[in-house]
Amino acid sequence: MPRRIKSKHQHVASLEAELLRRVRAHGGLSRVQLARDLKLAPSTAGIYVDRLVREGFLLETENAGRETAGRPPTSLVPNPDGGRFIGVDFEARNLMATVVDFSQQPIRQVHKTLRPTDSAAQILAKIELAIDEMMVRDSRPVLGIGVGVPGAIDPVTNVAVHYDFITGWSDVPLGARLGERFGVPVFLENNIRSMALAELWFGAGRGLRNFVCIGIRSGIAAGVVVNGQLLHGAQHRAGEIGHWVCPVPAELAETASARRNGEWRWQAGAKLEQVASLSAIVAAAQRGLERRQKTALADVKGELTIDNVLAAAHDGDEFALSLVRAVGRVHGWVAHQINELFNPEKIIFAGPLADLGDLFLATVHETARELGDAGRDLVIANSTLGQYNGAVGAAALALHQWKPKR
Amino acid sequence: MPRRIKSKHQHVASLEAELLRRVRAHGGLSRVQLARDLKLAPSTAGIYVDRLVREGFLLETENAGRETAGRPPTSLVPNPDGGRFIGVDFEARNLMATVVDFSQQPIRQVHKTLRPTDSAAQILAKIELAIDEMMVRDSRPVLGIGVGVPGAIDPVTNVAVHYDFITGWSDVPLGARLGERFGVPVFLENNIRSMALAELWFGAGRGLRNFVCIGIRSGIAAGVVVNGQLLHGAQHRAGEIGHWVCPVPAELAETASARRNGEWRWQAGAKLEQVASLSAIVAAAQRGLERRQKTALADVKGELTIDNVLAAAHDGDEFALSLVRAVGRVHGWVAHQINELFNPEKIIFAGPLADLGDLFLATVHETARELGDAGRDLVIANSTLGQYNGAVGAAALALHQWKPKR
DNA sequence: GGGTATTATTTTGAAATCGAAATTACTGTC
DNA sequence: GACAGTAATTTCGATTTCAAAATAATACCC
Repeated sequence: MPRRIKSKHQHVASLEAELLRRVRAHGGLSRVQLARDLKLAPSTAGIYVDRLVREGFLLETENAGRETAGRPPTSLVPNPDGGRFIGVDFEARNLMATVVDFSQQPIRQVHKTLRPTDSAAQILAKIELAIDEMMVRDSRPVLGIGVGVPGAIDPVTNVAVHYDFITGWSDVPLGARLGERFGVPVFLENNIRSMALAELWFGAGRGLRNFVCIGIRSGIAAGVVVNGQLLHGAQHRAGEIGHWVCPVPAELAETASARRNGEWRWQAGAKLEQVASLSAIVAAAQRGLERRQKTALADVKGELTIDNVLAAAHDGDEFALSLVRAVGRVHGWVAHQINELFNPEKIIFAGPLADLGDLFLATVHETARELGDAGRDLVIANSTLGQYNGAVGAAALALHQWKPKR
Repeated sequence: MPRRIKSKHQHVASLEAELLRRVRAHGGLSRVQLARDLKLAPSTAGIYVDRLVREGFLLETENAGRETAGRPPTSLVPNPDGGRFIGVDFEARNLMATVVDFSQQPIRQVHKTLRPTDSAAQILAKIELAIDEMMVRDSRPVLGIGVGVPGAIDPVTNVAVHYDFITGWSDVPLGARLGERFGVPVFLENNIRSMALAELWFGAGRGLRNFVCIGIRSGIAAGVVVNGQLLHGAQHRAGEIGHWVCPVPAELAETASARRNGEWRWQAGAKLEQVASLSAIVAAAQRGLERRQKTALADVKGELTIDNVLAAAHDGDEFALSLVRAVGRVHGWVAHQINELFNPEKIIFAGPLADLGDLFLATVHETARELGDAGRDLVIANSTLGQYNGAVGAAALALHQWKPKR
C-alpha cells in the first residue's frame, strides 16, 4: 500500500509566503507589526520570521533615527538575493519579458515583436527564447515563471484555453511545457488580469482592496480586484467587457447616417471592442481620411498606425483629438457603469491611451461625472507603469504564488 | 490597568458556526464528510460536532437503508429547537417579516403596508411592531434578528446610511436601536443583497459560488455573489445598476419622436431605473392610455398599478405584453453586460416580473443570446422564492452570522 | 547616571489542531 | 456464524499556534 504523500506543513509554507508578501508590499515591517497585520500571536510571527531570516529570504535592517520611546523594532526587508522570478506578457503583436529579484526589483527586460502570421508553435518558441535570455546564471536561481496570456486560461491545469488572434492557439499546455523545459513552477494568468496585479502590487492600486483596471489595447478587458483578490468568474472569463454592447458617439460611427448628428446612438450589437479599442480608433481615422477629413494624418506614409493617431492627437491635430475624445466619452460611460456596479475605490486605465495622460483621462472623467450623481466617490486614474506593466505583473504573480519548500 | 477582554477561543466559535452552516446547507452530512469539506482532521471535526450535539444545536439521525460496505456514517441535521431567528425586509411600500427555526424553516410570516408619507420614525415603529409579533415566547429563544434595508447601509456600525424614498431616512442607528430593544444581535444588509443571500442559501443560487441576483421592484439593483461571498464594494454601494445608463426601446421612450421607429435608442442620461423598473412600466402604460392605446388597461378604475399591467399581460393583452417584452429586452441587455463582466454561473431575476415566469424571461434570454457570442455559458433564471424572499434572506443572514457563545 | 515609561521580542505553558493508528459498525462471502 | 473488506469515528501523541508573562532595548526625565 503506497503511503499517501502529502506535505506535512502546508500551512507553514503558506504562512511564510504570506509574510513574504507583506514584507514586499510594505518593506521595513517588524515582527510585531506583521503579527498585528496577520492577526498572529507575536511569538508565532517571531518563529516564522526567524526561520525566513535564517534561510536567507529576509534581511534584518537597521532602522534610522526614530523618536518614539520603547525598544526599537527590527525592520525586515526581502533579501534581493533570495531568488529571481521571470515574467512574460504577450498578445497578438508584442511580447515583453522581465526578470525581477526577490524584492521585486526589475533586473532586465526584453521586448519581441510577434507577426500576425506567427503560429502557436512559433510563438511558443519565442516565449521560450525570451525566457532563456532572462535565465542568467548568476547569484540566486530562478524560482518561478509567470506568464500573462491573452484570452482564456485555466489557472488550475495551467492550460491556455483559447485566443482568437493567434492561429491554433487552443488548449496549449503552456504551464506543463515551460515547467518541463525550465524546471521551475510556472503560473499562468490572463494578461489584463496580470496588469491588474501589477497595479495592485506596485501601481495605482497599491494599498487598495477594491479596484478595476481597464486595459485598452487591440482588445478591451477589465481586471477586477475585490477584497484584494482578482476576480476570475465561473469559467475564468470575467472581465470581458470588450463584448459589452455600448453607445456609439457620432465620431466613431461607421455609416454616414449615424454620423449625422452629435447625439450618441445605440446600435444593436455595437461592441465596445469595435467602438473604442486601439484598432477601432485606427479604423475610424482611416474612414476619416477616405472622406478627406482635414488632418495631419493625411501626410502619413504607408499603413496608418495607432502611434500615428496618438502622436497627432498629442501634437494638437483636431481630427485626431476628436477621435481620442470620442473614445474617452465611451470609456467615461464604461467607468460609470463599472462604478455603479462594483463601487470600487478606483478605476485605472492602462494601455497607450493611458500613456497620453490627461488628454484622454479628462474626457473620461468628465463623462463619468455627468452620468453619475455628480460622480460621487468616483476616482479614475491612468496607469503609470508603462508597457512592461503586464510582464512585471506576471513576474509578481509567480513571486506571490511561490512558497518556500518545507 | 484593565485586563484586555478578548474571547479566548474565537476560532472555535467560528469553526462551530461554519459547521452549522454546512449542515444547514446540506443536511445529513457526517463528521467525516464535514472534515473533508472543511479540510479538517476527522478527529477535529468529531470534537466540535460532539460539542454541538451536546449543546443541542445538532441532532444525530438514523440514516435509512444504505448499501455500501463499512461503518455507516452518523448523519447530522440542525436541531430545529436550537433557536429562532427573525428576518425583516422592507422598502418604500411594503414590509415583510418572518421567523425561521434553527434549521431555517419558516414558522410564521407577516406583511405590513407602508405609506409613502410615513416618516422614518413611523417606519421604525412598524419594524419594531412586526418583530414583536414574531417574538413568540415558546420553545427556544430568538437568537438574532436580520434586517434587509433599502438603500445604503454600513454593516460595520450597523447604521442605515440613506434611502431616497423615505423621508428622513439618514444615518438611522437601526442595529443599536433594535439590539437594545430586543436584547439580541442584529445584522443589517441591503435588501437586494439579502435577496441574493436567500437565493444563495435556498433558492436558485443554491450550491453556486458565482452568481448575480437582479431585483426589479420600485428600483433596480443587483446582489453579486463571488466565491460564495456577497460583494459589497468600497462604500458598500456595489450593485446599484439602477443608475446604469442604458438603451431605451421605442415602447418605453418618453417622447413621441423617440417612439417613431423600432430601433433602440441611446439617450444621454436614461437610467435603467427610469426605463425598466416597475414604476417605469406603470409610467409607460399611463402614457399609452393618454394617447388612447387600445388595451384592456383602459377599463381599470382608479390609479393604474403595476399589478394591473402584469395581470393584463398575463391575460394576453397586447399592449401590456409589448411593455413587458420591451422591459425584457432591456434586462436581456443587462444580463449580457453582467455575464461578460462577471462570468457568473447564473443570473437570477427576482421581483414581480420574475413571478410572471417565462412571459418575462423568454425575452430576456432571447435578447441576451442575440447580444452574446451565441450566448455561450449564459444561464438565466427567475427566482422562485416569492415575495418573502428578502425577509427569509435577512433571517438567514442573522442565522449565518450568529455564533454559539463560548 | 539612575529611575520610569514604553514598545519589541522571547520565553513559557496551554489550547487547538493535526496525522496516524486503533477501534467500531457495518456488508458481503463462504 | 466466523471472517475478510470497508468506511466512519475515536484515541493518542505530536505539532502548530496562542496568550500571558518575562525580558530587552530604547527615550525621557530628574
